Parts: sequence; structure tokens; C-alpha cells
Amino acid sequence: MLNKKELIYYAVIDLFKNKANINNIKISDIAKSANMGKGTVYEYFRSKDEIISETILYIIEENTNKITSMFNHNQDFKINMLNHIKILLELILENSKFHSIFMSGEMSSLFDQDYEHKLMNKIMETKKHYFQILKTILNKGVEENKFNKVLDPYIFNAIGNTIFTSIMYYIHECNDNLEVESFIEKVYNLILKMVK
Amino acid sequence: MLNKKELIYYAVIDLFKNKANINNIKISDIAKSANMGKGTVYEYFRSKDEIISETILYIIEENTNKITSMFNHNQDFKINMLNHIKILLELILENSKFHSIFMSGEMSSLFDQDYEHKLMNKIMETKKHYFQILKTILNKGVEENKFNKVLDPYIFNAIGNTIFTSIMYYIHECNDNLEVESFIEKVYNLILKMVK
Amino acid sequence: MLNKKELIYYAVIDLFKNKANINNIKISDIAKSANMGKGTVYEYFRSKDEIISETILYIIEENTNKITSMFNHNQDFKINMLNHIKILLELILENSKFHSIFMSGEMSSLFDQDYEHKLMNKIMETKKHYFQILKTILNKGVEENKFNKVLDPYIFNAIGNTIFTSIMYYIHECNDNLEVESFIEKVYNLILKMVK
Amino acid sequence: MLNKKELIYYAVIDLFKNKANINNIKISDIAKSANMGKGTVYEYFRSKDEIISETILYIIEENTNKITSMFNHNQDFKINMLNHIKILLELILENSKFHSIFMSGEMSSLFDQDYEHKLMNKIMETKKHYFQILKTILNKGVEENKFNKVLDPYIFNAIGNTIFTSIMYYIHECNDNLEVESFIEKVYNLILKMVK
DNA sequence: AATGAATGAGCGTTCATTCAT
DNA sequence: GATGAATGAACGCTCATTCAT
Repeated sequence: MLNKKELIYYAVIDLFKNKANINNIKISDIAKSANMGKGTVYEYFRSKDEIISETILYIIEENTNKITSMFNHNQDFKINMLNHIKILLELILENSKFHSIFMSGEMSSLFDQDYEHKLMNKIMETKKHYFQILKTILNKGVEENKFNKVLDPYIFNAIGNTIFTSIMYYIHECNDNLEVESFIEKVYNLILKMVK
Repeated sequence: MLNKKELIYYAVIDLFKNKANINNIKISDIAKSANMGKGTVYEYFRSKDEIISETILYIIEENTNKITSMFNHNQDFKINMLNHIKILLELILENSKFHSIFMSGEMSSLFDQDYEHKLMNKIMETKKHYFQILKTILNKGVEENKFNKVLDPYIFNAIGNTIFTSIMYYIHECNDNLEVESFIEKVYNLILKMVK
Repeated sequence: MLNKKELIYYAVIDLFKNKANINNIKISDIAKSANMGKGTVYEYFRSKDEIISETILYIIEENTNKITSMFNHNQDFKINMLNHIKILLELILENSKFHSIFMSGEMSSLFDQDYEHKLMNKIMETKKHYFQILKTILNKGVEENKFNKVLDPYIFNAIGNTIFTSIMYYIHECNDNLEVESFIEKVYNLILKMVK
Repeated sequence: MLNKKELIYYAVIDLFKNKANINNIKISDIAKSANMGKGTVYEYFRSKDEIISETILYIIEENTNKITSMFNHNQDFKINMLNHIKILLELILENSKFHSIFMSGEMSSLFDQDYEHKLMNKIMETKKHYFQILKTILNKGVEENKFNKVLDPYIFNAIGNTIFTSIMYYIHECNDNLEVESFIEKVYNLILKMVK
């Protein structure tokens, strides 16, 4: 059972998906979508900026948890990497608009200073956490002697971005009726080349 | 000497850089930044949407020209690729906020239908044109027997995105005092791995 | 007790009387005159055009009802005609500016197409309805053998206009301290001549 | 050959005819219609209000002259009255929008106090002058023993308004394909009844 | 706790008027 | 004298926020 705050989060997430852009989301839309009065929304949040930025924090938290819990120490490098790409694909498919804003880093600029700061910190922290997961997965490959330990943070970054931009390409631009599994295999192979 | 329309373009570009986000740009800001009255702005554009979208078209056009004119047939693959990365770095440094919005594809949703359509077409066309340039550069490498012809559009896309995200990483996140030249060399080496 | 919509109608009617012309009425005037905020006005109407045209429809409706309910089958022709002129005098006195615009037919051109159409239809319908009342009154005179049945629509029109322009003359131009009753008697006599 | 001021008058008159309402006439429209620059218009008039009100004065003057010069002492009452109605019909047909505003008396309210006053005076004076003409024509009928001298200003007023509203009826509402001559004859007959 | 009617600051846009050329 | 580019006051409308119920 969702509490009121979560009802509001999901209302905003819904509007993210359907409304063209974040700036056009109105409090009245959120209230209607959450099946409550406008006044009620303000019982749980102090301002629109707070609603939007906390929703973003909520999405980030949820997604990070899903990505983290996907890793399985008992599986080998390839399985873990394929699963990682798969879960990311699912999460992005569910809310691609959100993720492209998140990745572009343009999220921060939507709010007043205080919220921007809080949000930027969360994003930084999340990225660090994400690289930790990526490192854990890649270390599996090192253990399996597939390649040498990746030390350069630049490469970590490039791999992370490649996974994301590959998914965006698959969703938005890829025209050959490529099966999901083949696509994921392709990304996996490209990553292998990058770490070699 | 800039004409009034260009003065307005540069005013908007300036606000892109400094103002938090596109949606917060006000006509009064543009007018002030361009040193003219609000009414004057409307002598040259019919609406705020037109101003923003035409400014974006203007930036795209300018940047595309610079990127295109950088290629030199008489130089070898490596020189051309390094120069390509360098000019992109310069252009993005000049207006990184714009580029991250452009790359995220979130630009379109800011305007009413007509402008969105026009803009999306330009972006599509620009991406195609960009891949053409990338292909031309990569073909140099093929001629030089550095690697085999790249046929998969997925790889083109991945390379293009890697260049961009690498630059964003260099600008925003890289903490080791990495020299520009070393950075560019690093990107070059990563691309080499990707096409092998 | 008036509801908000009616408060707005009466605010506009008040401004009709005092403000020079319809086109100079501002939303801020209406809001102030109705003792509410500008935003509140927009809770009840979608646009200024809607406010003005619906107010006009409201006035027409109210006036038509008063004029209609004045007719009494048990009274003779003269009494009915005198009462008819009397009620018209009262209504026009209450809002002469409105009536002269209404009669001139210049009302329609104030609004965008949709409202103009709706309003024109109402005006047409109202005029037909008015001529019906006039016919009913005149038929009393025919029953009483005062004159022959009036068949020519031109004469109907002329009588209707004569009543109106006579009243405007009495209100605005008549300088002899003519008693209302004497004036009405005068109009009555003129009408009698016209139908003979 | 028209001078600049007259070019502006005729530009405004043209816009009266075609534009829905007076308030929508823009200085830029007037300038374009008069084939001159906006600045030039202001060489001849001090403000938009002055342009509109002086144009109205010009139209009134022109029309009054035409109406006055129509009267012919050597013709009998009927001929003069028929000619009078005919010339009015022509003038109103030429610019019916203007005349309905003029008759409704709503003209005055378009301007600031000073112009309103000047205009109202002209209108009053014109109406007096018009009644003088009407009286002259009616006196012909008295001379010819058609009816007794009309003394009551109310009747003058009613006759004047009947002529006008009859013409408006003929132009806008009359649906039987009534010949102009028959229509004018009808109005003449109604007037005869009114003065009897 | 829940509501939604009421609000007004703030924005996009228009257009009469000015003034340098 | 003739011009039209430049201007900014003013208006219609939106929407985040408040508060009485």
C-alpha cells in the first residue's frame, strides 16, 4: 500500500512519461494524477521544486537498488554483465525521458539553489556507487582472466556511458529488427574491446 | 558587425550558458542581454518559441560548419581524428549546457508542434551529416590499413557518443590534471580499440 | 444571493454603464469591480471574449424575460402597449449604452469568430421573439377593431425601431420637461398612425 | 488630387468598411493603406484618437454636404423626399458600419475626453442641421397642403430615425426581393402616415 | 487531515508613439 | 518632408501557493 508521498511520486513519474517536458508539469496535474486535492499535495511537500527534486531522488534510489540487487557473486562475468545491461534496458525503457535528462546532467538546473545542491550531491554519490557496481562486475572478468584490471576512471566512465548510449540507440534509433539478446551481446562485445 | 537577429542569437546563447535552464529564459532577459527593448525582439521573431528554436538551429549550423571544415584530406587518420576531438572539445567547452541538451535529445519537447518538427528534422539531418564526417575520418584509417571498414551503424553511434561523453567527462569530472593533448590521445586510443 | 458568475456579469454591466466603451474594459477592471482577484475571474470564464459575450447573452435573456412577462392577455391593446413602452423605457434607462450597441448591431464584431456566431444567433432569435411579442400586442388592437391586421414585416420593424429610437430621444435629447406618461402616450399615438 | 490628410481619411474609411471594428484599426494598417510610413501619419495628426475622430468629422461633413445639395426648391415634396431617402440609402450603403455607429451615438466613447467633446458637438450640430433639411423638405408638403406643419421635435426625430432604420432594414434584413424604388415609396408612405 | 476556491505576481505579446537618419 | 526601426507601457492569461472550511 502506497502512502501519500509515494502516490505523489508516482503521479509525477507518470507525468514525466507522458508530458513532453518537466517544466510543463503543473501542480494541478500532479494532484489530479495522484487523486487528491492541490492543497493535500502541499501537506506533504513545501513547494513544486521540492516535489520534483524529491521525486527524482526517489527514482534514483529505486533504480540504484534494482541495479545493485541484480549483481550475483555466484554467476560469472558475462552473465553478470548481460544481466546488468538487461536491467538497465528495462529501467530506461520504463522511463527513458527521465534517464536522458539524468544522464545529460541537466536535471540540476531545474530548481532553485538549495534543491539543485542536494540533487547534485545525490547524483554524484549515485554515479560513484554505480561505478562501484561496474567495477565489481568487471573484477569478475579480471578474476576469470578475461582482461587486466581496469584502473583508469576514464575507462570506467566510458564503459558506463557506452552502456547507456547504446541502450538509447537501441530504443530510439536502431532500425534493424535486432533481438534484445543479440543487442545485449553486441554491447557486451564492445565493452570487451574497450577493456582489452 | 552583427545584425539584430544575430545579437538576439548571441543573447540567448549567453543566457544558455549562465541561466540555469532553457525554460527559465524570459523575453525580458533576452532583450536586456541583447541591449534592446522587448518590442524590438518581436520585430525580428514572431514568438519566444521561434527565438529559442531558431537560436538552436543557428548554433547547430555554426557548429556543424566548424566540425566539417576541420577535416583535411591531406592529413592522415590520426591527425584528423585528434583534430576532430579537439574541435569538438572547443565547441562543447564554449557551450557545454547546450550540447548536453542537444545530445540528450530533450530539446524537441520545449516548443509547440511546428517548431518541434522543424527542429527534430534539423537534428536528424545533423546527426546523419555528423556520421558522414566520422565515416570519412574513419575511412582514412581503413586506407592506412589501421583497421577494417566499419560497417555497423551501432559502432558509429557508439564512437560518436564516446567522443562526446569523454569530452563531458574531461570537462566536468576528470580530476587528475590531465593535459588536453594526453586526454585527446586517450580518446583516440579508446576509439582504436572500438573499431578493431 | 448572487453567485460568482453573476457577480462578474454585474461587474461588466456596471462597467458598460460607466466606462466609455466595451473595448476599453480590462480584466483587471472587471475583477476589481466584482471584488475578486484577476485569477478568480478565470475560474469562471475561459477568456475575456467569453466574459463579454456571455454577459451580453445574460442581459439579453434577462431583458427578454421582463419584456415577455409584461404582456397581459386580460388587458386591452392600449394598456399593453403603454406597459410595453414603459418596461422598455425602464430597461433602456438602466443600461442605455448597452441597448444602443445592441440595436446598432455592432456588437458582433467585438469578438472572435466563435463567440460572434453564438451571439449573432442569439440576437436573431431575440429579435424574432421580440417581433412575436409586438405582434401579440398589436393583435389585441386588431381584435378591438382599432386597425387592420399588420402583415408587412417592414411595418413591424419600423414600429419596433420607433419605440426604441423614441425612448433614446426621450432619454438623451428631449428638452421640454415632458412627463413619462405623456411621452409614452405620444409614442402610442405615433404607433397608431403607423398601423392605420 | 488628394492631399496627405485626405489620403489618411480615405485609408481609415477603407478600414472601417473592411475591418470588423473601429478599435482594431492600427496605425500601421492606416499607414499601409495610405501608402505612407507610420512616421508620416504623425506629421499630419498628433495621435490615433485625432486621426479617427477627424476622419469621422470628415465623413460627417462630406455626407452632410451631399444630403444638403440634394434638396431642390423647384421640385415638389414627394420628389424631394424620395431623393432624400435615395441619397441616404446610397451613403449608408457605401459605409453602413460607420452610419450604424454614428446613429447609435456610441462613437463618442471611443476617444479621450477632448476629442469626444469636439465630436459630440459636431454630431449635435449635424443633427440640428439635418432636422433643418428635413423640415425644409416637409415644409414643401405643407405648402402643397398634403399635411399640417410639423411642430413637434419628437416627430422630426421619429421621422429621421424611421428613414435610417428603414434603410438598415432594407440593407440587412429585408428578404423579399424588393426593388429600391418600391422600398423608397414604402418609406415615403409611412412618413406620410406619421405626419398626418 | 483534506480540500479547492481564491489569489496576484509574473510572463508573453501588442501597438501607439518617438526620433535619428 | 518622409521614414520605419526601436521602444516600453499595458494588457490577457497562467499557475504556484494559501487558507478558510
